[in-house]
Amino acid sequence: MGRRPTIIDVARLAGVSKSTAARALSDSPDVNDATREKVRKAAIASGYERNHLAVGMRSGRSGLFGLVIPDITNPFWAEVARGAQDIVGENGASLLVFSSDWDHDREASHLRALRQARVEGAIVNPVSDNAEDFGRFGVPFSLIGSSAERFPDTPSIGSDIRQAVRLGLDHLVARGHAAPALILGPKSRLARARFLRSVHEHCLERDIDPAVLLVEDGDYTFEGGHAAMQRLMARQRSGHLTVFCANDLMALGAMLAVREAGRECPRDVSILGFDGVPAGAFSWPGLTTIEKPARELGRRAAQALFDEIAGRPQDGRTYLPCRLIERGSLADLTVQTPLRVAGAGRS
Amino acid sequence: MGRRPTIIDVARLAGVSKSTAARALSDSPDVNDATREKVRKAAIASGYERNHLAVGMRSGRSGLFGLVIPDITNPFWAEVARGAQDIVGENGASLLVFSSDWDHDREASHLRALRQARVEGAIVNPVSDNAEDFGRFGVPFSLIGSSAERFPDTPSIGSDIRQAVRLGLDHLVARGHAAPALILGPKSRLARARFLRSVHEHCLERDIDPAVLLVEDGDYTFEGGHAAMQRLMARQRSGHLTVFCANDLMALGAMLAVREAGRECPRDVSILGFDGVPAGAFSWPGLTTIEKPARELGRRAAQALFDEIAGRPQDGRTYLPCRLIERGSLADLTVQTPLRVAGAGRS
DNA sequence: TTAACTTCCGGTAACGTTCCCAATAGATGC
DNA sequence: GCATCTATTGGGAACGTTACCGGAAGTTAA
Repeated sequence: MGRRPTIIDVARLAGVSKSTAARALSDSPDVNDATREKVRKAAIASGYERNHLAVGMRSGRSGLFGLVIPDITNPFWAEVARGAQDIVGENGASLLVFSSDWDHDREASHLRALRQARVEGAIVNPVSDNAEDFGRFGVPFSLIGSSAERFPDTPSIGSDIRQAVRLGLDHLVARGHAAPALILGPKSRLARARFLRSVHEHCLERDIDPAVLLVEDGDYTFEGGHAAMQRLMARQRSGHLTVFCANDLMALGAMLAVREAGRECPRDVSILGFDGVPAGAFSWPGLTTIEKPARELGRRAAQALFDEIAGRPQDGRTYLPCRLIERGSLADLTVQTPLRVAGAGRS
Repeated sequence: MGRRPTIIDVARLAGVSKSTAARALSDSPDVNDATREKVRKAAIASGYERNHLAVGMRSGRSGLFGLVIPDITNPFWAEVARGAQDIVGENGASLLVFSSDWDHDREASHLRALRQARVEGAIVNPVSDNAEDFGRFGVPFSLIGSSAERFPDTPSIGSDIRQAVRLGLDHLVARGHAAPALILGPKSRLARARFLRSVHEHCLERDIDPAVLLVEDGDYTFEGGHAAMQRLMARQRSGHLTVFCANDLMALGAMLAVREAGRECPRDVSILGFDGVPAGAFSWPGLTTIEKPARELGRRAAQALFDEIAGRPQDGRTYLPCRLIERGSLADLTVQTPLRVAGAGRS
């Protein structure tokens, strides 16, 4: 009674063999139209629903995909997850979601769970450079993020950091800013090096000596940005301070530090973020930032995975362009400030 | 070669039958210690990993659970998802995550996917009052949120809205505020009625006529809150305006409207939010709000599900208490404002 | 010494599906 | 009329695992 109906029940109800019932329900051409209709009716009448476990066993295709990200609670990763979810769903499959918390062991354990669940493929943002783990992963996968460089043979999707940094620096230059101070992520993270390298490159192109840049390390958290900004203000006490933060959370923390110090953004301090989290729109002033196409990242990573599994040609590494969102945390230094005007006696 | 090793490979390698191998790996007591060790070695050597699809087929336990929420991108639901994920993971299972986007059809389709994947149980925040869908769901489930009232027989977890509203109103009274204006959710949502009812109850207890309250409808979005606040300010042009918003996003939108109108929070307008989203900490002023225990909600919903499946006694409906977070969007009207002091000539 | 019991192991069936092969019936061609 | 072909169907095996049952030893008790 409590048992779920199987295809055998459907077959019996329709008065055919289970083979025929299976064919009818899987749109095989080798079945009479009348029979097919009879089976369909029986399936609906009995409340039959295909058992994906059995299908997976027999066909090797579980209808399951995996996503391993640092933390679903982080709005950036939530967007990525949503994008992946959408594409996986469109293909009639389901997504297993895991949070690794940047923990190597946890990641390894999640990967094992994915293998045991016999997922058809996985999308992963690797915690660190654990190339060997993925070498023997045994499941098709695509990568998201900076560490993808380590795996030249697998499809990977990331933001175009170089383009993003250029966008930011161009904007700063256009607004009359000198070389910005930087608040970076921790040295342990690959993204940090990549970001810094891009800044250096673009400084050289603009004849700025990278050695001039003030640099502080954060840890990608609000508190980390707050503390880094305090150190930065202690190092440079006069003049307009321009700060380029490696992510939005640190930028928002920095903004709070500015206010606490009795200084004002953007009058005394300009802040440029990186990520495009929604919270940046709610701060005051709104955070000017460079938005990563998070949802699209998730969609493309999922799509790349399907392409790879289907044997369709791959793009290899793909970098998606970022977008500048102007809000209000950047001063326009090309116009004279009221103070200067007064000082210049131009009133 | 590319084939994943099965328990038969392990058995062959260990020189035992597959029955013995299975027993050894599932910690059955009916196996010699030496044999067990031999099998374990063979399993590791061959890189064997249990096929959960096959286990699920045979035992009826898929090791899969489902979560259906409105939108993983919403920070509140992301926290819920994380809580559920943690508990499910602790029990050695994996979580399938779906976003329904408040769409009835999408929800139904996700529920079907869960059934077909043969999940052992599901955690759902139902889109609306679709009792019949769940009556015939056929899978153990627990519910999150306001609509849970419709299902007295299933375990359900929610925030204690009454307690939360009392907390908020008590705080307002303590700060010298009169009855607050309200920005609510859309009439279509059950949560709206529940929130409003709680406010009315508490007003009556405090001898405030609920009919006095200014009420505006939002749609739980930033833009909705922004628009609602504009209407509110148009309706009450003088005096201190106190607003209790039914969620944080609307509260943040309201805050922007205040600033755009040239008024200042908390000097001219006080805003109290409801949710406890992280963005509330980044606004200026910080949003004073009532925090729902989102992650704990997810944890408890998952735990309730495991309890139900295991046949352990259930609490039925559970309401978790909320917590007031004071930040800075509420004026303290019990102290004289500088303006009044000046007016009273007390200087 | 034999019976009963314990310990350990192997064989087989079953979970629900799909795929392959054979079989039937009717249609077509000569 | 017979061979061949096509359309449609049924039977059985297989996917990898676990549960059940029976059997072969060794152990204990009478």
